[in-house]
Amino acid sequence: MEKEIKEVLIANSEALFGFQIEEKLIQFQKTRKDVEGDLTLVIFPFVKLLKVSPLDAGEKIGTFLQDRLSFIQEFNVVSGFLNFTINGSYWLNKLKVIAADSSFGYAVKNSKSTIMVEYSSPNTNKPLHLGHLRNNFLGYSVAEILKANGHNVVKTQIINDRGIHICKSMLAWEKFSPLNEKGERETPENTGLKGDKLVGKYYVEFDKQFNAEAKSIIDLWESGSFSGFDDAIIAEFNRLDSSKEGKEPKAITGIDAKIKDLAKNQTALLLEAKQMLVKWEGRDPQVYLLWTTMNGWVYAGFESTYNAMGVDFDKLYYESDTFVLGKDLVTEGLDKGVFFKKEDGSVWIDLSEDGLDEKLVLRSDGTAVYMTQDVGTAVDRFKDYSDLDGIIYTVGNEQDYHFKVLFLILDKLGYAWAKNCYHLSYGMVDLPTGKMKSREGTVVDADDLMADVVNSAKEMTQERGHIDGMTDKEKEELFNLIGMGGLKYYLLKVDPKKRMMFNPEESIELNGNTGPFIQYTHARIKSLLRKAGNLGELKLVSISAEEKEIMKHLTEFSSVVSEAGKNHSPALIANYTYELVKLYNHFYQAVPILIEEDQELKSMRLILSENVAKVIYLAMRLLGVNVPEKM
RNA sequence: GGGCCAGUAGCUCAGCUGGAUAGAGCACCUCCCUUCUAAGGAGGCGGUCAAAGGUUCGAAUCCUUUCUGGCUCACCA
Repeated sequence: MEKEIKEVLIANSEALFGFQIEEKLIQFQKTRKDVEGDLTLVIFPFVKLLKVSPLDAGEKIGTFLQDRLSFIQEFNVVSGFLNFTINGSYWLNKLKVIAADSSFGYAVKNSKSTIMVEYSSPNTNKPLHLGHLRNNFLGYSVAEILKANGHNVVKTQIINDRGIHICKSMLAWEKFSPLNEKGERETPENTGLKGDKLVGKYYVEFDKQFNAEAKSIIDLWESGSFSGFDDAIIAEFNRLDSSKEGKEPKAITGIDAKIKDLAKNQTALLLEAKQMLVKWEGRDPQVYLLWTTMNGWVYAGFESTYNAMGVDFDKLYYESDTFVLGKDLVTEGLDKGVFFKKEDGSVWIDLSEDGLDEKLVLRSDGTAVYMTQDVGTAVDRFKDYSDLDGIIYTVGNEQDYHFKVLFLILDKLGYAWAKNCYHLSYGMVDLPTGKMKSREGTVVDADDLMADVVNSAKEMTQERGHIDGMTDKEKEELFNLIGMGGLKYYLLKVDPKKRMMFNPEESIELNGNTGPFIQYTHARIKSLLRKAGNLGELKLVSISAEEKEIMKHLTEFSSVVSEAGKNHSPALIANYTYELVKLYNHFYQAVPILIEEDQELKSMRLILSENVAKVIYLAMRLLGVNVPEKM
């Protein structure tokens, strides 16, 4: 209807204003709640053109439009705002259109380009935590939203399965795992531990032993015993140690950290880990077997976590496969003059013209850095998928700078698709107790959290739900659906870009702006529909203010889906749905449905309810949240 | 120090392509289950939109400066 009004105004602007107007002068907004009307045209922009008062301008435009557009029932002008009231039949027609479309709001499948969405991308040494939950839910949801916008989507992740850190947990397992009565080291099978948890345990163990060893080295040094250490190291220690003299406590802490790093580099443990990495790169059979085995444990563990999360991937990339990629591209870039080589042989890109620094793309020893790999992986992906149009990287905002550089490099290398790469940068998840830090043990484990949330959904549902007659399996599914729905909604309802506070108590809340609140409304509508049986036909009846509000809101769903796609924001979907549910609950309370005697009115209300349930379902699906028939 | 991001009610967040008297939820205080699921609804309390300037008919929204918090600026990933 905005479109029609706009067309009429533009087509008749000579007659109305005396000259051709620009489209951007025509600004619509929602009518304020306390003002009569459904749609508002801002008339300040026209006041100057017409050289009359806002009131007269509004009256003139309003009358003109009402004469030509039948859906305008009436209008009023209040202080520079022209408010139109739209016919009830217009809204009923809209409802009819919505009712006829089982995937209302979604664009035609695969009608648009192919986009790859990368998310999760964990480190195989650490079990998934709360931050990964935000990442996974976000990535999955954005992928679903893009699909709903007609894109073909490839969901992917890159698994960080190589490097010195992997060798650390492998080494710790070999050295420190106790043996059972059969003489075997700990495995997921013989301990019952989840694979990722077991490996994570040894990563932590490495760190513990490593720090202890570094500490004893420092103690040695401080007691003046330096035998067995390199002269250069000793000199460096003495330099650092003496530089502490007369410094502020803060500066001393910094120097102590440097000393610690120095000592860490002298530990036998780190040396062994480094040797292991060399062996791994040389494909030493023993090391490789150990690596494959332990990674297998981790993947099995992650798999079960992903299942619980309800996320999946179409294609996996492993760093062990991709880390050598990109080196050729660096050579190419050197030839093109995009990169330059320093005396020591390291290769750099100068981004000072773009307001950034020089950035390393290849080490002096010729090995790849993170950036090299990312350039290579991106190019590789476009080779893997010939119709690929762009990549969305779901990665925390601490890597904003990295992605800015990555996209610039890709652009300078001449890849036209670089402009379609997007860093879906999201904020950290904070706890009421402060930041999550693995060292301080304040990390919230993903598996634990999901179990907690499902468990509390179970308690609350048993207390007040309508679950009589359900099988145990159905009940479990329901508890899971409510718990996970609550958690996902909680993490997705805030703007992805923003840092958010995770309050464990709030996350299992059922009232207010929560997943279960929305699910409850859906269940309630479904119950209503079951009792109603045949809904009847949608006839031309007069509609109440409550009903009209809902119909208005329903019609907006498609543009919300489109906005959510453009902004990569599930939060828009969440807020829209919350608004819809509030409107419906208000209506439900105020208007009788099943007991309405007028059959045509009853049918209209039932069909309206049915379509609210449908849009709730369609919207929540975009967040990866399921909705129940009963709860 | 340079760059990026944020600051809205006691708390958690919407609103930010400039528009009418800044909205929700939680918390706190009243009401409403002889109508369909009360995990609901109606109402109340609560704001110098960090601060100061500027642009504009109009600023939470745009610009400048300041303050506060976070992230980042590795031959780590």
